[in-house]
Amino acid sequence: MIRIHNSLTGEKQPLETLEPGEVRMYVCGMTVYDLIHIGHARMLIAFDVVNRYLRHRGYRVTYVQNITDIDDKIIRRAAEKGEPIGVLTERFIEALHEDSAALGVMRPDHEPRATQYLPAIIDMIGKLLERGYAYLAANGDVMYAVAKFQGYGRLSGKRLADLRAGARVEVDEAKRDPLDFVLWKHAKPGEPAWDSPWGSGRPGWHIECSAMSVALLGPHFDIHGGGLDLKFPHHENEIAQSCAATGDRFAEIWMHNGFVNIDNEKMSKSLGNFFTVREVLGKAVRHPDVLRYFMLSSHYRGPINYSLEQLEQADAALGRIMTGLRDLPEAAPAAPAGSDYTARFQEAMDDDFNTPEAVAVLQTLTREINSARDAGNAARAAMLGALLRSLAGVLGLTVTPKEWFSLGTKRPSGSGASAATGVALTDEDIARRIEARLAARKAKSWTEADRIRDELARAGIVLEDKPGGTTVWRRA
RNA sequence: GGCUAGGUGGCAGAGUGGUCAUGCAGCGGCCUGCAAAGCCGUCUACGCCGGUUCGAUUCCGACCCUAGCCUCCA
Repeated sequence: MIRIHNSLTGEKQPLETLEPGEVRMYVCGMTVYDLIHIGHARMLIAFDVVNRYLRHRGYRVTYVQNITDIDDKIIRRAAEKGEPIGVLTERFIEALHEDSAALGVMRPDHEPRATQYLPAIIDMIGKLLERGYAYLAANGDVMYAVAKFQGYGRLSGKRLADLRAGARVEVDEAKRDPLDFVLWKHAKPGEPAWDSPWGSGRPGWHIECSAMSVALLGPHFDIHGGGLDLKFPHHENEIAQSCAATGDRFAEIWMHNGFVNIDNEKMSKSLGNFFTVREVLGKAVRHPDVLRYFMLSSHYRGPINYSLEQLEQADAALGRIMTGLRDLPEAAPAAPAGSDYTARFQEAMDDDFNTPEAVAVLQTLTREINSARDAGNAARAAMLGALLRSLAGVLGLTVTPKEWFSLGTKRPSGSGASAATGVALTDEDIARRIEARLAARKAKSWTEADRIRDELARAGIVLEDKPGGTTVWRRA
């Protein structure tokens, strides 16, 4: 039984799907006006793991992640760049797909774009007006009347009075209540606009998600997710809109992932202290799975502090698993179902996707493999190796030892392989030196043998002498 | 100010009313020509003060501290 922490109740609840064996999940995706940063990566990876694990547990999952391709920031950015809006968004959608793929994130089943769902959006706004939850403001905008909706504030644990007291924004004249928010913005000169019964204009941000999720998943579905910062007001507003428009329950479970911090401070575009996925993948890690392992090492709901040191620890930890898997047969015998490890892994993941615990199972399994190999039990090592590979795969960790050891650590600090390598050694160069060293060792010329080993070490190549008199190498 | 999460060993980070997280780093040992990798062992951990309890890091209360939200944001 899978239990999931529901932000709506603050408690873990069993996943009782609306349709047997089927999970419908909507996650708020990106506004495409820039490259994605590692905060986005955390969200993508967190819900990718949810997606993968639910499928692993036999559910049919419909995963929807929207793309906001019309919004103030997009319009502003396009104007700055002197680029048509459609060209800008297309460019960053492509970048989003590239970065997601690089991160090993499975594509959602649907990626609705706001601009493709105008009829659904307009339809929902119409319903809200009909039912008295919205009004046409003096300035031509359509606003949502928050006070009309019973239960506003339930998700974020806020009371209307507190919100009004805390409202620091200058009160918009057009609003009847400072908490009211825009459903439809009337067209301004030079901005993209669509026709509607309330004149030409464009949709507000919150209504996009309500309309797209209901259009694709229906008025009542299983899971709605997103970053913690969307809890209020975005998700609160979505609930108010969707429930009011459809009269149904909307999402049953709300999931929120925690932030990526830099120096214990939230990383965000507005603070300017962010790292893009591209720069991290390109410079800070030898393989994207290092970043994934780092994310998996802490629970998705908590904060995570990003630093090069943390990445290095993740590299070392994942490297340990790779070392354990090394030299095991690729086509391994099927692992017996229901082993202790499988049970522990499933127990951890069933408990609100406890990936740190699941990763600990992977590490324990690694030690068992090493012990079996040390004891000369190759069959057991191979069998456990197959199990380890399959469990790691469920978490989306798919790098193979072969790839891993051919890559080598990226150490931006400079002391490591990439900095040390003046000349790139080919595999043949390395093999030739290893031959020479083996000959020297045979002749017990330890000085010469060690000289060759040191030389290779300076080029970032680490040698390991195996019991049978053979030597293998890897990049540090 | 209101609301919400947290404070675990050198670092990161799970978890539990009374035996083990896990990884990195350190130390000792085995293995090795020496290493590397691996294995075994090891290191006064649970913010502070009370309370409940035979027993609390784990439950309850107060306090201190940190982060987030209350304004666009994964």
